Amino acid sequence: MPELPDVETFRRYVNATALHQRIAGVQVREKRVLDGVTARRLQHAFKDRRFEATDRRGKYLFIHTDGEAVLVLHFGMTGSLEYEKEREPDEHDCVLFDFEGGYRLAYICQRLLGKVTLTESVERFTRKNQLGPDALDVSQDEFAAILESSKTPVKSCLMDQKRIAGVGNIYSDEILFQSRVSPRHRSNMLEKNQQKRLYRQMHRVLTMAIERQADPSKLPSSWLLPHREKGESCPRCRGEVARGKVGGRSAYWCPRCQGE
DNA sequence: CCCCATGTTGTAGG
DNA sequence: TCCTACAACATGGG
Repeated sequence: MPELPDVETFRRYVNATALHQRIAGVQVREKRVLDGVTARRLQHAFKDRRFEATDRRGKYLFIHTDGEAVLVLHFGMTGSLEYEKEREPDEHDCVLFDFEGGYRLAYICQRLLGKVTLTESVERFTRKNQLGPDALDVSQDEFAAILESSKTPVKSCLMDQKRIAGVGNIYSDEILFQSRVSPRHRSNMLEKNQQKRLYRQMHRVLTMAIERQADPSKLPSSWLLPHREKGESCPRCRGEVARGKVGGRSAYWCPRCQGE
């Protein structure tokens, strides 16, 4: 799930549900998702506080409170959030925020590849982790400069969180498909018009996915993602979808539309 | 047993 | 310094 559109959907979900209520308690049921913070410190930071506002940078969700600490959530490959009254803890619930009144926000992470931590500010966190500009925030000129600064395959460049924050394996395939650029094309060898298409499509794909709450079943069938399987037929030319390794990750693309 | 999976980090080598 | 490949983390599905 969790690339930029998913995390943005979680952010809006938190805004719509979990703000402005006193936190009666914090339960850490799985310590392995804590990153450089103890369960005790989390409890101390959030008990009797209220979540007041949210922020997102790339795949990271930040939740501000009426206190000093900012909660940082990363979702790994299988993380999610659920807000529910009298929620019975599920086996994959890792951290629970209990609000007065009986509602509960659960941070769920099956594979434990996500991270929960604290920071004093979004600025400080993004600097420390060298996060690049958010994919929905970057300017066209900045984006072009990023592409030109790297000899790596363009797919790897799009997915490099230090260069551009928010795009992962799934959505990079869609952006490349919509732009008709091969995932293996060297980032610094793109023509100006290819750079432009990538910029435009990155924005379009991510915002359309957000509008659909990042729900794969709601994505247009004209997109690659519903056909992202080896041997499926390309929704554009009916050619065969290829699968290959790019930068250590599986890439799916249409060689006829996008090139080898 | 094998392979695969929406992510990140660390190591080794060219 | 930059880039690539690979393993590790942990869990589950086919």
